[in-house]
Amino acid sequence: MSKSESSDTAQYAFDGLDRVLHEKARLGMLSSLMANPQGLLFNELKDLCNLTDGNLSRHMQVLQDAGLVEVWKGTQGKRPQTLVRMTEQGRERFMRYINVLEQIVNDAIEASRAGKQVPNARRTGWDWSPA
Amino acid sequence: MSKSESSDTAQYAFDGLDRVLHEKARLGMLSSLMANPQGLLFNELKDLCNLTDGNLSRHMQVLQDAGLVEVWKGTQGKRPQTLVRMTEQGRERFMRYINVLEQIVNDAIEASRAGKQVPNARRTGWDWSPA
DNA sequence: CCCTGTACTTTCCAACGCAAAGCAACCCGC
DNA sequence: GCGGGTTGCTTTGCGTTGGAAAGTACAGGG
Repeated sequence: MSKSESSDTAQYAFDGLDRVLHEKARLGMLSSLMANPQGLLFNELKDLCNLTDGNLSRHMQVLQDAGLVEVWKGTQGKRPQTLVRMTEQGRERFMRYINVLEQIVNDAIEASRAGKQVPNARRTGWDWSPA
Repeated sequence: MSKSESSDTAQYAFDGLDRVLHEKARLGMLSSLMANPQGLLFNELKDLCNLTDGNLSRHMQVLQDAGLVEVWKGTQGKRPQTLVRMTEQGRERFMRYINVLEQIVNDAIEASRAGKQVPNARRTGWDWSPA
């Protein structure tokens, strides 16, 4: 079996793509919270991200455990309400992630521009067959 | 349980984030292949994305089944070699995905600029306690 | 009282990613 | 010419995860 020479040659390994952040639902939540730094209520967030209750609850916990958001349990009268906000660390990590995304996007656009018309050439001196 | 009003209010649902594409390893593979439209050999791709053999094999199949890449089995002398290329559909879907990413990135940068200094204000008329 | 609604939490299961093991063909030394 | 190593992948097995559904808790309303 072959060895991996780490990121020396691996320019497309995308090490910066943090698993916790790189996830549809969570990315949506964090984006919402970045746009609403004062925090969002459980149901506001749920609607913004189009998540089910259970789903949101689950992902919220993940983000909280990771220290990316802070969760406040509150009441008005006696109705419980949960408020979520980004932490400072959350902001930082999110922006770091976004920077990686930006890089990927730029590279992709660059690549797609560069490789517009590709010849049908496979490698010569080989016999290829599909699939 | 609450209903989801679809994407009317759900501006952060990120429906465009195709699951097949939105995945570290696969995103890396596709980026590599976009940058090398003539195709890449199994091991070239493996090194570029810093993947193990098994891993690459698995993800390649997923991408192939999704119609995003085409796979050519070939030989030189008698050594087998696998060549992978983007399909036209692959290119399209990838760029669509990248456009969504771009949007997310721009929104995030915008949001982070806008919400620089946030007051510590929670919602008034409530009693909050952490976690 | 009970029943409906709100506000979440927990449970369960299928799908997925990843590492390790497996397989097949070739090449080399002796 | 046949064992052992190498190359080039594939397959298997397992631990983790995301998501739907079910569950809990409490608060009005009839």
